[in-house]
Amino acid sequence: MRTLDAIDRHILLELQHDGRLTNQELADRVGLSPSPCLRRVRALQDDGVITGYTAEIAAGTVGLAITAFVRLRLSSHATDVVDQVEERLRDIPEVVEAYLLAGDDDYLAKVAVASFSEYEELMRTQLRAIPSIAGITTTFAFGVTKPRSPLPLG
Amino acid sequence: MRTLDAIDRHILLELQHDGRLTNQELADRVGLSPSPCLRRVRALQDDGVITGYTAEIAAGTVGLAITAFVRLRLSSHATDVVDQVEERLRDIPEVVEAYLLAGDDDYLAKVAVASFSEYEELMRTQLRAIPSIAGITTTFAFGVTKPRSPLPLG
DNA sequence: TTCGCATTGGCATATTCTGCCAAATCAGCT
DNA sequence: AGCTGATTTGGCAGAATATGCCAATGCGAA
Repeated sequence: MRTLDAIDRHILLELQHDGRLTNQELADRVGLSPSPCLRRVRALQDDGVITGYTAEIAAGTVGLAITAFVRLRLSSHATDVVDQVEERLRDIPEVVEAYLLAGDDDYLAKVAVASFSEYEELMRTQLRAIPSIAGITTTFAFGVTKPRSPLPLG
Repeated sequence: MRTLDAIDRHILLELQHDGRLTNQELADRVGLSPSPCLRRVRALQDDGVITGYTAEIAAGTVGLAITAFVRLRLSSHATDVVDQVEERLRDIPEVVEAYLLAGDDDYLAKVAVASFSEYEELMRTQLRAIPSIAGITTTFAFGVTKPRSPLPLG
């Protein structure tokens, strides 16, 4: 965990809003010339603060009409079981994000599919097929209330 | 919802992996020359398929050690109440994502904070302060099992 | 003040972007 | 098949950007 000054935080804010800003424009916005600005961005990347850049896709526009949140409970927490479950989650393309949880459920997975029948199919053939799964709770999302937003960096 | 051909899907895949690819490199990867490649990317943006580009930040490296998932229940679903709740969620910087849900809970919010005490403070002063909130269920994440991954585009 | 270290700004070259036009591709029709 | 019109492509050239290098600047410690 790295100490960020005000300019670093400003850079991170701008790049979270628009990851394709040119270095020149970014430099203008944070009040640096392009050269030191580029060095700071590189340093943030090298230090693992910026882990990558992605295009945001509106799932609905590409036929992925259903977003579901799935909570999984395991019947065993042996190391090899846990490893295998996590590997399965990573290998299912429809699982677009997953977290290990504290509490009654063990995992929270975010799933994107085209239709309910596709979700049912996924459930039957992929999720329930994971060894040592003791329970699955699905919650469907009607919509996005707040889209992915920049991290609160003070 | 737009019809995507194989090249469009390839473009979306590449840009989800690296949103800062140069147009030249992207064109190489999808097997086009830069000119039509750029036109396709522009079209995907104009059609609302690509909604933006963001830098991914490792929350832990900038002091945000705690990720929490918060499920909210409302005591009223009157239009103005709902609007106000959603506005509040959008205005809280620590809420980095939120969804309207089907089922027992009304909203799922993802929260990023530096510490448990900061979470407690947020809970007391921001979340419980939202009018018509009937219940709050917090689940903390121990870690990321699968990081945000490209959408399954066939 | 003076030294030493980290950071900055400017410059020059290499790379990339991007609008325009002609060539190629493709679907539909006879 | 062959023709036609619409769409898509590739290449080119001027403009914009990226990026390595070096001297100058700022800042803290002694």
